[in-house]
Amino acid sequence: MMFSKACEYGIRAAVYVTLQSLEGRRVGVNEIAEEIDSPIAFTAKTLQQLTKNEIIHSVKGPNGGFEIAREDMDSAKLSMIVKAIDGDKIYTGCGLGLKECNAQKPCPLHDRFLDIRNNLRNMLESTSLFDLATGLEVGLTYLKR
Amino acid sequence: MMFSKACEYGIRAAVYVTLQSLEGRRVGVNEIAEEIDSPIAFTAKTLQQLTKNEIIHSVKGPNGGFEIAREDMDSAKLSMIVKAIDGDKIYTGCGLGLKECNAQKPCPLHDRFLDIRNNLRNMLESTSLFDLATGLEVGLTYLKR
DNA sequence: CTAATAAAAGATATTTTTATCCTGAATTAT
DNA sequence: ATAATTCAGGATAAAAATATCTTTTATTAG
Repeated sequence: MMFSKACEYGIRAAVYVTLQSLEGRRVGVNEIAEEIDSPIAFTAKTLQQLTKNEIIHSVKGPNGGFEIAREDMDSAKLSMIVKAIDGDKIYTGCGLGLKECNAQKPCPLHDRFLDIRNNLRNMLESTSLFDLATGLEVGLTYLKR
Repeated sequence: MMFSKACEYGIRAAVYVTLQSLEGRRVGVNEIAEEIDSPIAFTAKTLQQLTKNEIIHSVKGPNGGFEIAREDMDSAKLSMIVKAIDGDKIYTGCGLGLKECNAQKPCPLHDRFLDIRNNLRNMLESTSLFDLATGLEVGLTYLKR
C-alpha cells in the first residue's frame, strides 16, 4: 500500500526478531518466515539487507540465527528499515512522479503532500522496534494474516 | 512513492484536461502526453480508465479528444481517480501487508497508520480537479519535470 | 458517401518486483 | 578434524507493472 513487499516482510521480520530477542532467543529464517507468514527465501534476502545495514545482527552455524541487542531495540527506528530496503523515495519523491518537485517548482499536489509526508516521516522516525515488539508481547497486535 | 505510475499519469493527465477545458479546448492524447511528459500509449490507457469511470469525457473523430464539463470539475475528486486506477487498497490495505488487519486484530502499525491514512484520504476526498487546475493556470504549479 | 481523424481495444514486448533454488562460507558441537 | 547447521550470495524463474504497436470503431468535415 505504501511499502514494497520486501519492506513489509522486512519490518515484520525485524519485529519478530526483536520480540524473540527480548526472550533471549536467537531465531532462524525458517522460523521467522513461518511466524510472519512470508516466503522463506525472499525473506532471507530482506534479512540480509537488514544485517548489512546493521539494524539486526546475524550469527552463522549451529544455534545461529538473527538477534538484536536490547540497547539497539530503541535506536532501531522504522525509518532505518524503510530506508535500507525501499530507499528514501518515500521521503524525497514527488507524489505525482515529477523528477524534481520542490517549493520553487512544485507539482499541483506538492503542498498538500508535505503534511502527509511529514506525518509519515515523524511516525517512522519515532517508532522503534522495541515499541512495536511490546504490543506483540502482550498479545495486542499480530504479525500474521 | 504512493501511487502507481498509471495513477500518477492519470492525475496529471486529468489536471491538464481540466486546465484546457477551462479554456474551452478539447485535447488529444498526443498533446496530453507531451504536456505532462508521459509515454503516449500508456497514458492513453489510463485516460480510458478515467472515461470508463466517467471522471472525464471523451469524443471520437476529428476535433475529438478529452474534456470535462465545468460543473464536473468540482465534484471530480482525486480520490475518484485513485480509486479508478489503483483501487482502494490505499484506504483499506494494511501497511504491513496483512490480509486482514483491523481494530480487532491489528498489525503493530495499525493505530499509527490510521492517522496517516485518514489524513491522506481527507486530502484526496476534498481536493478536486478544479482546485488543482487553478494553481497551474496562474503558473504556480507544474505538471512536467 | 468518402476520407481523415481520434479514441477504444487487443496483442505483444520490456522492465521491475517478487519468489525460488542451488552453491559457498562461516561456525559450532562432537 | 568432521559433520551438521545456518546465513550469504549468485543464478534463475515467475508474476506484475510499465510500455509499445496494431487493428477496430466512432465521428466529423468535406
